[in-house]
Amino acid sequence: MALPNGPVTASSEAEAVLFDLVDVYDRAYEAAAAELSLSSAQACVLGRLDERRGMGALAEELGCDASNITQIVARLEALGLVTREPNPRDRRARLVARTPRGDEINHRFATAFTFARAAIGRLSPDEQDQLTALLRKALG
Amino acid sequence: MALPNGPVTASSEAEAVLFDLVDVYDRAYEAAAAELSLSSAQACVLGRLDERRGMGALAEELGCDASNITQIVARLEALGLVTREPNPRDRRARLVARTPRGDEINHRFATAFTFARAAIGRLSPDEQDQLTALLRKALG
DNA sequence: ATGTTTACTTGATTGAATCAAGGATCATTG
DNA sequence: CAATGATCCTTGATTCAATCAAGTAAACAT
Repeated sequence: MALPNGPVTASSEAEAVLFDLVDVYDRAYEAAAAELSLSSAQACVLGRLDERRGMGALAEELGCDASNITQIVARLEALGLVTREPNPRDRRARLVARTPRGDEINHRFATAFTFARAAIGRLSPDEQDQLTALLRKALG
Repeated sequence: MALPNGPVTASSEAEAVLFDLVDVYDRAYEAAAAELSLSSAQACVLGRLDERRGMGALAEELGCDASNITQIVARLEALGLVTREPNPRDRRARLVARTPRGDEINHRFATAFTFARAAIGRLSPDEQDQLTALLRKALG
């Protein structure tokens, strides 16, 4: 379990609740991944493969080094959740795709990670809209 | 930079914004720590030492193994940001405290991590209260 | 054809995290 | 008070994430 990112000293109640939210969210994500014997990083990559794509595209989207993706995908491949096919259009590149088992595990992960759905679900539709608007504004 | 914890496929707009918020938050936290050549974990531990406390208390609060804290505190100590004094009341235990330099770095970190403050600051006081109430309800 | 960029891999290193095991001290209790 | 057990922390081993530097191979450009 990763250490929480805050709370440092919150200068307002809103900030404190925000700290809390992020902490609970991150822990829930990691716990859901752990249920399927995945790390957060593995669950993350697996979740981005609804369509097959190249290593570079993954690295860019996830904001990390390509060699990091190589590593994570290699582990997913070893677990039989992903394949690395050669790209017929460019033999330097490789296309990563989920296997059927990868699809299943990914689906089970999405089911296991209930936190966000549950949190939103505690709000009425009106409140959900309010929250969306407030967070958008807060994000700038 | 840690990989983002989501977005998996969001089933509502509110969920998607939530994903975004957590992602941006986490990245901002790590970036602020990196400005001071700290890892997230180091910044986190350093931030919890407004009062000196034992290793075990830190581990429990942060929800991790004691040996993880040993490691992180050892690095903070090597950086001169923290001391491990013997506890006069219990010679098994050690009290961790920030050094003056640790105080300064921690303060600079709190200053560098502007994200939460800034986000909240984009909202009017009324909106801040609404957000607090909504997030509390969502957290259950 | 040559040189450059692109896509990815490899190897090395650092740090976080967890687990198993151990030493030292405290606390209990027979 | 001595033996037992619990508590606090450390050590060692292992796994994974992340980054960097360097390398290979293929595409591209002139």
